[in-house]
Amino acid sequence: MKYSTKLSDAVHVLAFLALHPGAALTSERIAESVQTNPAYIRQLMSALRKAGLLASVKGHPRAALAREPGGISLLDVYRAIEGDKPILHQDTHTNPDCGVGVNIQLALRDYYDEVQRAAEDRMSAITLQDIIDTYRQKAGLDHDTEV
Amino acid sequence: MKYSTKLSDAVHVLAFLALHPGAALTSERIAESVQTNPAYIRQLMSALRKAGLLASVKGHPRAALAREPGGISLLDVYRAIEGDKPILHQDTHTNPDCGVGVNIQLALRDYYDEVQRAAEDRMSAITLQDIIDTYRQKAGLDHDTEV
DNA sequence: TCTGGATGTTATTTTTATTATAACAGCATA
DNA sequence: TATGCTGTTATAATAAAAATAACATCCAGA
Repeated sequence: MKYSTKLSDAVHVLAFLALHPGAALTSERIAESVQTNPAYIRQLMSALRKAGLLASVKGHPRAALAREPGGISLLDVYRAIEGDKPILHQDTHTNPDCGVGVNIQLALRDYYDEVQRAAEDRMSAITLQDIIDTYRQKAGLDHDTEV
Repeated sequence: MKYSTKLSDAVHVLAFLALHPGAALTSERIAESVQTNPAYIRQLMSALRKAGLLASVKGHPRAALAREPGGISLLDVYRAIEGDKPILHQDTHTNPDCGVGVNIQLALRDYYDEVQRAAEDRMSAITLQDIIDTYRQKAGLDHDTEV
């Protein structure tokens, strides 16, 4: 398959909204920045809305963050976009008649859960505000400069 | 795409070897347990060999761990199999003419690196021995029972 | 009140990473 | 030196994601 870049793109969308408060950003306009198509952007926004991270009005370019950027963690976005998709994947097609295969996969699950938890703990400590702050540094802007 | 199960399958192979010391395990025999084809198993073993985790003799079913199970971490296997493939993927196709898109992705890289490090730290603390021990528990076997 | 630009959603096609499979040269033991 | 298996490469099939298309719906403004 392709690698999923939905998390990155969703953060992109949220940051874009945060950086242009009040602007009438259409899905088309955002799609230009992400270099994709408007329908994909709307799909991402739909998931973000369902997770309570974004508010919008049907038919009008009025999407806005539903919370402060400091109150939206990377884990919130991950959950909104990827649900409970794990970062490591077990092989669920091993031979059921081979006890070794079955139980090795069972054992692996415990350890994969640990890795998942470690990754999620870190993600929960990173907020959209952090990302925006770093963005401003990278872009060479003062903290309060409007884009 | 499909989700990669190579890490799981590689651990499966290593555990299988550890659980059957001295047995003449052909790639065909291992493939039965993983329920896949022998060539795929040999590909995994090739990567493990190049990483110094497994020793084998060409033409003969004599593969064996190159280290004690306690000296092989999940991160070792991940590196052997997936190289430096990250667990989260950036969108590298954003619009280069849009400074926002470019710099958001730059900012994201820093944070994705943090998440990667958290996951890898955890993986480095999990050894094949741990997985085998848990396997034995799951299988309801005493610690020293031969499979 | 009706028109139009945009959204929200679903369905289909295209792309791409992964796994499956095939093929075969080369090795080392019997 | 014949044989069974490995190590490797190349190709096909599978599956997840992104791209795209299509359309009903909303509502602000003319």
